[in-house]
Amino acid sequence: MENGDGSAKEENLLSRIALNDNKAGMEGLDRDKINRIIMEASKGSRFYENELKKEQQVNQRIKKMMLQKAQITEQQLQKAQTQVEKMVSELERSRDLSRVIVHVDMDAFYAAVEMRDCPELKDKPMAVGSMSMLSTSNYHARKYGVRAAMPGFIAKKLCPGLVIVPHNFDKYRAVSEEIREIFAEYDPNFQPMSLDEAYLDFTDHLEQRQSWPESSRTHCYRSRSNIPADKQMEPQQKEEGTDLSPVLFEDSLSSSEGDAGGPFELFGTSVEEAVREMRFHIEQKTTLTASAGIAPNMMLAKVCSDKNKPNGQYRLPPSREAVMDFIQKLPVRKVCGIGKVTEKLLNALGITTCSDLSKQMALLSLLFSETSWHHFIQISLGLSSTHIPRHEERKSMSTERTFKELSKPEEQFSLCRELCEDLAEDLRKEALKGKTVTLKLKNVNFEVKTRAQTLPYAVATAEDIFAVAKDLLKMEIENESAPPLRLRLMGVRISAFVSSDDKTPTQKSIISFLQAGKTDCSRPSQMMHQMPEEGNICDHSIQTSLLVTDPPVQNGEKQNKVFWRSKQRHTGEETQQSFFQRAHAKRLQLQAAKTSPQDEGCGEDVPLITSNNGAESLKQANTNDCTVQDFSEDELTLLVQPHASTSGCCAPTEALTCPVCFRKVKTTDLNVFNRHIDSCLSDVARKEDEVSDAESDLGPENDHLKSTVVPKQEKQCDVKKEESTISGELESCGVLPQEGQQSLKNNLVSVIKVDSKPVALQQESSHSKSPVLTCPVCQRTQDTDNLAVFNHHVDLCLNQEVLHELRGHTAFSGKPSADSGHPLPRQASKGKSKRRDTPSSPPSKKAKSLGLCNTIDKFFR
DNA sequence: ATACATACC
DNA sequence: TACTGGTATGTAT
Repeated sequence: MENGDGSAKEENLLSRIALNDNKAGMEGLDRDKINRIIMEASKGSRFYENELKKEQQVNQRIKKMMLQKAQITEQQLQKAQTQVEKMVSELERSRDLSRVIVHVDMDAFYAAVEMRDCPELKDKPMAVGSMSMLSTSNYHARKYGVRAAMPGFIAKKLCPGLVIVPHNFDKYRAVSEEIREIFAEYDPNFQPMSLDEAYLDFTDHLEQRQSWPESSRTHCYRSRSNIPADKQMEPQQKEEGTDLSPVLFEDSLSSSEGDAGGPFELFGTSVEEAVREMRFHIEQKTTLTASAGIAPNMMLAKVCSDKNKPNGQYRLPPSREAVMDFIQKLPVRKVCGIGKVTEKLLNALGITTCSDLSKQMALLSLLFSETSWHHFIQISLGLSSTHIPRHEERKSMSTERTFKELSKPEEQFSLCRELCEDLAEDLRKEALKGKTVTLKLKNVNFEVKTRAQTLPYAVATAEDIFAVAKDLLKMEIENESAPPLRLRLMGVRISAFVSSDDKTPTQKSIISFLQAGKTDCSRPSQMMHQMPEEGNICDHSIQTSLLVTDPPVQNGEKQNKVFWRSKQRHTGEETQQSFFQRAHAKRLQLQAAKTSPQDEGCGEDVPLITSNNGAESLKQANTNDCTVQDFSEDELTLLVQPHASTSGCCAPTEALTCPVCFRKVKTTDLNVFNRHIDSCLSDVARKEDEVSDAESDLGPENDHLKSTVVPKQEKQCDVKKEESTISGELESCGVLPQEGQQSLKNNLVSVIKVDSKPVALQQESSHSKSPVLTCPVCQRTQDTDNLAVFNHHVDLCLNQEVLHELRGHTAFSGKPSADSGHPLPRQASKGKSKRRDTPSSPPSKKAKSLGLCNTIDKFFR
């Protein structure tokens, strides 16, 4: 592919806009003419401008690379060369040619399906997609330069007669199912890469095939039994020489020998025959053709499948010689994973083919990252995976939408909510929950931004996702340097899924926290061991996560259930855990040896209090065995437990472990449990003070309580020996007397302490199914009843305050990542570093309403 | 952990 | 008029 070096300059500037003709069916086109039309249609558009910008960035990268190259000494190169050679010989030793890997790829899949079902299209240039974007085109259209990933309106300019057919994904999925059934016959572990493409390992099939009788390898034409009714309605035959028919290519399979000698065809036992047979099945079943590549590994198979496309196959013999020969002239761009940017980088070094690649490996090893040049070296040797990896667990899920300009915050939030709902629905289908929520925005200039936040627990509901996403969005709206934020796309992604074996939430409720010995609910194996019996419990009912740690010195009121977490890094759960492990290491170990009840599913949340006092005490308390920064700066967040309705959906057999006495309390009633802990703490305090009061404040419930305590093997005296330590630690860790602890029963109360001063109280009836919480910083109500989510909202608000102050008072001398003058990154990183810096800045005093609050407020109730 | 870029279909 | 959507991964900070 000699890229017309005459127009090298033009080409250089337009490599990402100009026609990409490295696909099948695009040979011998009038590239110049096509590019002229594409340019004409693109020039001046925002899209084009952005592409130019990106192009410049790539050019910058190239410049940098060339500079680097210029500084490489002969010595360095020599050294690298020996390293490379060493690696080459190692890799060479590991070469495995024993597997037979096949890559199958349907020809112009969507287009072919549409043509099959609408014969009028067969002779026309057509494409599937819309005026905005095409997914694929038929071979007819490709002659005009019309190809996948080209917008329809440009395609129309290239080919005014182009027929654009909208997507019909259901149909494609159905066909995909059909071909996958066939794939499975040759390799039950085949790996689909998309609806129309798959890798298969033919090795086992071939072994068996050798002993198959001819009868098993003889197949009948047009056994259309599996073809759905709508397809049968249309008894099209294999074409009569429609030379341009993209669906039906004249080939051996379709030749009409069937009529004469009987409608049968015998396939041999070789790989080629087996693959030909598979393609035959595909065509018989779907009336669509596929191409295939046969090679000793995946990368080669993929390249091979492209070689004789459409409706062809190519086999690369499993010999080192054949492979190396094949590789030499192969343009690097053909290799999966090398796209237009990498190609351009390599081209700049004079590398276009894989043989160039091997020649320059030493240099490449000095200019590229390790992963990159390792990839390159593999390519240059024609090596890649010889076994097809099992389909891995998905790592993320997202939904995004492009629209006309959207500039009104209300509409942006509204859309954001919609996306979250859609995403939540998708998550539900796969029963997934993730910890990281990412918002993606593309403005009308096609500049893309992503903003992510990772929670200490996994979320799945639209509300919870939205609670995060909307804050991220708000941040972007408010930080937009040239308001309003004018969007053309928004997307929401969720990732960091909890381990698939463990579909329970990672947001450990207090219940799971209290389950003895449990350390990580995202580790399934551990869980399995620890919870051998038991099904899961409730989903929504346990109203709270709480840890009851009423200070011993407290006045009779023992109702306040206080929990703390470190705000920093938002790893509250683990921090809580590790703290208690430190505090009671010995006992925890003992506990851990014992089996605990199963995890508990849900855990609504709890309002929070932040307290600098707590943070400081904690620092003091832990200077020995934990670094200050573990809990640093940030105020601790204290969760106040409302004695809210604990609608009991939990099995009554549950037992919870008291964090004070570490005995199991046979109850799931959190009120009961709280009282137990209260009394434990009171006990401790009393003993500590050596004031042996009578059991004064144990009400009738406590009798009940006592009877539910599961006796432990540990000697009571052992427990007591450590009690003073325990209470001391608890106290110094922010489990302190609280103000405003009066009868919180049946109320949701959140107290925010900023600078040791309670700032805001919010009361809501806990009877309402989804309590509305009001952020004490921004004073806005939050539409989540998940208090952990709420906590994060508050965190964000606090951060933002700081941000605003920084913006207002100082000229924010942030080190905006010294980015080399790219408009977008600079802007983006500014916001980012501000945000990042925030956690270590002292939280500001008082919430003030921000410019957009009213608008947004209105929108959010 | 976050942001952005690249790649593939 | 109009330049996608979904997922994974690499690179850089």
